[in-house]
Amino acid sequence: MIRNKTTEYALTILGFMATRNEDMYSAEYLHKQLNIPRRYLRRLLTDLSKHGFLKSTSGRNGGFVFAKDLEEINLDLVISTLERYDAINTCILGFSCCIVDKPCIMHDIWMEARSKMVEILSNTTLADLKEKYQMDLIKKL
Amino acid sequence: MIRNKTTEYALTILGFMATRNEDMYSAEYLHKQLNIPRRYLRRLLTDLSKHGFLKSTSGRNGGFVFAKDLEEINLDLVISTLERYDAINTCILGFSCCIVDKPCIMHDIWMEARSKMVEILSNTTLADLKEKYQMDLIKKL
DNA sequence: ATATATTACTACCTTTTTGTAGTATTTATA
DNA sequence: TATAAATACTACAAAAAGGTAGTAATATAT
Ligand code: FES
Ligand code: FES
Repeated sequence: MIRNKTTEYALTILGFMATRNEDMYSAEYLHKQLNIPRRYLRRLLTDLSKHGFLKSTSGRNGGFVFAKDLEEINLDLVISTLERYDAINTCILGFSCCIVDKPCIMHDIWMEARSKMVEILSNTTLADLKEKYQMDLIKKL
Repeated sequence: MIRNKTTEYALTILGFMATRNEDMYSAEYLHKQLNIPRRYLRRLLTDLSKHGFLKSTSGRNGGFVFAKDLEEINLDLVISTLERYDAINTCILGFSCCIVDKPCIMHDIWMEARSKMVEILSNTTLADLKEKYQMDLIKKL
């Protein structure tokens, strides 16, 4: 699942950006909004650019925007890009080779729970988040 | 969820012990069976004793046995005892105060998936693992 | 042109997690 | 009683993750 803070930060950032309507997001602005440590945030942002999620422009008035359509970015993609280990496809009892090799006694029921997660994660795109956010805003009026 | 290798090791160990019928499990034996680094395993075993899952006897022929009934140990208990951070009750978008404070847009659907996991984890005791294991053995005959 | 506001790069520091080493203690058995 | 096979304790080492610092590069605005 989500093992690292970095992944969490990434989801925070992308989720935030997806639900607002700014033309451009500078690291400094995101830092103030999201309270993620400045320099670490910067690094993560260039990382997200290298991974093709964002597009950066240097210089004054520079910042970050999405490099692709929001429909193309689902949460599972973000997570699996940033997480070093695949915690989802890991045996819950800690035995190696879940799925491929012989399954452990928890395998079936655990798979059921996990596939529900994966389903949600891979079916939720940033565009969905945006839509949901705007709907929620309207409801509150 | 399961963030640390240590937690994974713990589940491996307890799951293994629960499904076999030895009178006593020495660190050396478990090391050979489970391939967990010797010294680290030892430490984890005394840790599991301190947490009340196991009971140790020193000296020759010593080793570890369960300190309570298998019915009393569910997987969620093991995980929450060993994990430093509560990864289950964490906002998936990385915002703070999931549950207590105002929920994010993913909250409801994410909760649904998580509660399924927690349900499975907390409803599965080591006794269940043992039963399942033995049933599986019979099926294979 | 110069100052300013931005990202990019590289190296380092700190904390947490994982793993190792040495020595002491306990206890059964020969 | 000596030996061997265990756990217990404490400190250290290595690796990974999280976070910081300095400086270079880029582009806009004045
Ligand atoms: S093998 Fe254990 S969960 Fe799949
Ligand atoms: S507040 Fe985000 S998942 Fe609960």
